[in-house]
Amino acid sequence: MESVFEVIAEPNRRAILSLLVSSQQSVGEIERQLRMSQPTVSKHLRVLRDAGFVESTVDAQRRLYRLKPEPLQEVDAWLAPFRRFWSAHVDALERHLDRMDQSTPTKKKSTRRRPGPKPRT
Amino acid sequence: MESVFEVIAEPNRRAILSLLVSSQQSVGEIERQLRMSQPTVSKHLRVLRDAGFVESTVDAQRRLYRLKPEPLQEVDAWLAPFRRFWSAHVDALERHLDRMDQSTPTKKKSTRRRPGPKPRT
DNA sequence: AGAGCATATACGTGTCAAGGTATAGTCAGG
DNA sequence: CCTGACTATACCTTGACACGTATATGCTCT
Repeated sequence: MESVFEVIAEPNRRAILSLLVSSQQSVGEIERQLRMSQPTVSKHLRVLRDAGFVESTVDAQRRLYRLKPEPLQEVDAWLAPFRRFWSAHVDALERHLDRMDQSTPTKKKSTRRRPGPKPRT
Repeated sequence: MESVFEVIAEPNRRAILSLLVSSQQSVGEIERQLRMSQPTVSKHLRVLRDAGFVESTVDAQRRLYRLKPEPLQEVDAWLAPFRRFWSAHVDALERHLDRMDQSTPTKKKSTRRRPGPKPRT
């Protein structure tokens, strides 16, 4: 299974993670809320556990699964360079629109309302 | 291919995206830098294009591929609830360490240096 | 027009992962 | 101890995808 990206590629696994973000859950609870078969849930949890997305504690016959942050933080870190990329794009768009505002002397019929140019970063 | 998560599950596709974050590239340039076969590059670019990760402009026989922000922003958005989760965890850890600092009167040999407790959010 | 470069696509193949069914292990309570 | 609830695992089948090889398409320049 290798990478965190392959792990979160599976929709059911993302659903499980989204469930666990609110609070820890037992296998049976996940099974019922997500309408998946028990073996399927267990197998996905196995993958998530091996990849460090979740950990489990024992409560009698149940196992309570809870979220662990590290792998998703890894995804977040991978995203960082792209965030810089797209915020640069938004800035470029804003500068463009600002120039259009200047060179379009009150000819608008639908009023475009935006904040002024951002301070230099 | 469906979801953005499946698209970025593939390591070569992530490599292509990382390449494109600096500037647009032709297929041949990608091929050489990533040491992939030309059909492989083209096929991955097809997937990326269909999913909206990239767009291409024609430059004579070449096609220049450039990044588009939306799909990665979608990933970023999916991550949001989990960010709240793990920042809560970090806060809890910090409060815990702060309490330990108080109740451990100068017994450390390796100096732990951290900023003070965060202001209320 | 023809040669050559750059890119896209078709087809066949191997691999792997996801789900179902069946079964095994484990714990609590009578 | 035996039963029933809860969870994990084994085995099998199926489908999807990634890659390689071969080929098609399109553009430039002479």
